[in-house]
Amino acid sequence: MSSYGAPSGRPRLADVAAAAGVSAMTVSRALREPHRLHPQTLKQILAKVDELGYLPNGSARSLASRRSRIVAAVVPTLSYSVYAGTLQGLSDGLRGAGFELMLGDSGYSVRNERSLVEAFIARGVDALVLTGVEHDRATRDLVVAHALPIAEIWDLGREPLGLSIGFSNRAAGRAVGKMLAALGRRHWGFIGTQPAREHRSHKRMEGFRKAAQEAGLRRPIDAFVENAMMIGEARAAAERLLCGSARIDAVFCANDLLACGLLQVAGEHGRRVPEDLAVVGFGDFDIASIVTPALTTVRIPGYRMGVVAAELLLALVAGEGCAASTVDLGFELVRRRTA
Amino acid sequence: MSSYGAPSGRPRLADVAAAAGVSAMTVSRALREPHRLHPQTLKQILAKVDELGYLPNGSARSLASRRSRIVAAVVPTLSYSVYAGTLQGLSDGLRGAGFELMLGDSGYSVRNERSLVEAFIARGVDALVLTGVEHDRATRDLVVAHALPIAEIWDLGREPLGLSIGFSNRAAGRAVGKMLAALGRRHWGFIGTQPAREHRSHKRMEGFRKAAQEAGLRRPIDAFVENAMMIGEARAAAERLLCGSARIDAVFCANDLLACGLLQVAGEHGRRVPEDLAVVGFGDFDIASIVTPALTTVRIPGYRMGVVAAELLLALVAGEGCAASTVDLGFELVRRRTA
DNA sequence: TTGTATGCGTTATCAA
DNA sequence: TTGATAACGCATACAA
Repeated sequence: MSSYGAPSGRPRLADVAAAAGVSAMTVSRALREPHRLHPQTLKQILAKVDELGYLPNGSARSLASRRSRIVAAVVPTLSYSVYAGTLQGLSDGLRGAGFELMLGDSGYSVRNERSLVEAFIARGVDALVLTGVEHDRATRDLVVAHALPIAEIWDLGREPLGLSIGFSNRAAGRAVGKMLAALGRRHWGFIGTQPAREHRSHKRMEGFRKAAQEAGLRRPIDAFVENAMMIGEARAAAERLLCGSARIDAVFCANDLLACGLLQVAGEHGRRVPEDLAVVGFGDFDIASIVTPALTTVRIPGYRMGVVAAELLLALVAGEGCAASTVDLGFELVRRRTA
Repeated sequence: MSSYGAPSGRPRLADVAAAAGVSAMTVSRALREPHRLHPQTLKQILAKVDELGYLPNGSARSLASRRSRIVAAVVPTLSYSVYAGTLQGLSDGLRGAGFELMLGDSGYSVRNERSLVEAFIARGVDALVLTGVEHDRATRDLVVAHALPIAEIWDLGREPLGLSIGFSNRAAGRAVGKMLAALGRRHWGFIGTQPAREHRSHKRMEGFRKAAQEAGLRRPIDAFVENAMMIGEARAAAERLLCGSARIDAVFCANDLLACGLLQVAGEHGRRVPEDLAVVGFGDFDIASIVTPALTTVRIPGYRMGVVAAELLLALVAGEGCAASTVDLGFELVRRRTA
């Protein structure tokens, strides 16, 4: 049939080539390896590129080169600010390298994560970022089978799929415990997400429990919430905890919002913070420094994790760097007024 | 040369076809229009797909079909929670439709926005979401030239590029002013981002000014910040405002974080809120209901904007729906304790 | 309901 | 330094 004319409407490599009086291949090089062209040729070509408003077709590029220049990331949720810093880090780390960011949220479900990973692999993404170290078996298999450069962030695990860039949630929980023990607190409580739902929250709890044990204290009393970002649930959990055991003198909350809920409820119950009750949050959200009294919490390297993941993955994709390595970015206890 | 064997390593349509004893085209159909196949054939093919772990090559699909099934979005920033709800809305709206989300942040710069749009068009995205209605001339041209389905969100403008899905920032500012006027406040202040940097904050200010004028009041006194999400800057601006004019009895802040900074500073200055000073924020962040006194603010449809944008764009891409329409999702004054 | 021929727009490879 | 040719893996259009 061969009805001549650009079927897609927009100019192709061949159009630029014709306009510049060179072959398509030369235009292709002008865009990717300009230094290898004769300056004069290059100049003419770029002029035509500009004139025609030519934009290379990413699909054709990916198909021919088998590289998409896309990095995909899966985070548990896009709502709230929890992973916002990390996303910004990824975006910043990718910027300038000519890579695009493809994004999906798993809703804290490994099954959703798996289907996202599947979709991303089908899209031919060059690298993948996953949150946490707990994945579906199928997810692991997919990543391995496709030899996909991958970074797991926001936690550290025993058997990384590739790069591991984060901090130890368990160590963080333990550090909080140690601090409370040093402060002489002896009756601890914990507010966090249902263990089954959120592995990282759970690990903070485990670390906290371990610290209790090490300090010779009884196991902290738990209060769980469904959604750790709903202030209403936070308050309800706080009520349960405070009503359930009047002796509690210290509570570790798996995030700062939970801690703020507790702060409110404690006030309503006439419990002074930190005198009667020490409160420690997690995440160092904006609210932490704003509430009264200012919240003692754990600061984590959200932005850094994104940047480092992007940089290391880019190196991997470029053939530099090593496929497996663990980067512990640590965490930081931020002492304010509540503990 | 034609060295036989899958050059990419992974199974292709042809491999599945061979395994199932049908043509490649039939396998292709099995994946996209299963209902058009003989159930028996379909079943065999899907079995082989599963067995081989076949995943279609997205680049090849896009190249052949000229559709990428990717929607791209540009937001001003990924940090903080401001656009988090919107991103979640987009993600939710796209989920299930088999579309992926590609994301970029402009850093509040129209130039960055333009280069992102360029990159997205080169990637062949099927639709585009932009934040706000102020864009580079080149951005508008690109979108128009490529007839790209587009939605502008988080504001409403006079000449939409396509879909317009948001609320009137000006009307919101005005509504706040009207409320304060009704409360008998007569000396107003405003804290927000430098006008040149953030159009939407600026429009809220304009609406607020207009309300002052309509109420026969003097123009509100301004205090600007560079970064509206830094509590330090918020406090500094609040200091300036409060020290500069002792008569101020009401302040509208372009976001809730700014309002929280003001709350702190007001307290330190011994100004009672709301008795001496009414404070109104914007955005209804988590902090709004947590601070003391709880913040009166403006709630905006962040999540809804994302969902609706996704849905309408998907309809457009599918050939349904109309390319241009404005959806005013409105805003809501949330009266708490500070005004 | 299934298959055949062809093209999507680019890059890898090799040659000049 | 530049060009010719052949994939890349799939879907469109049409035929059977």
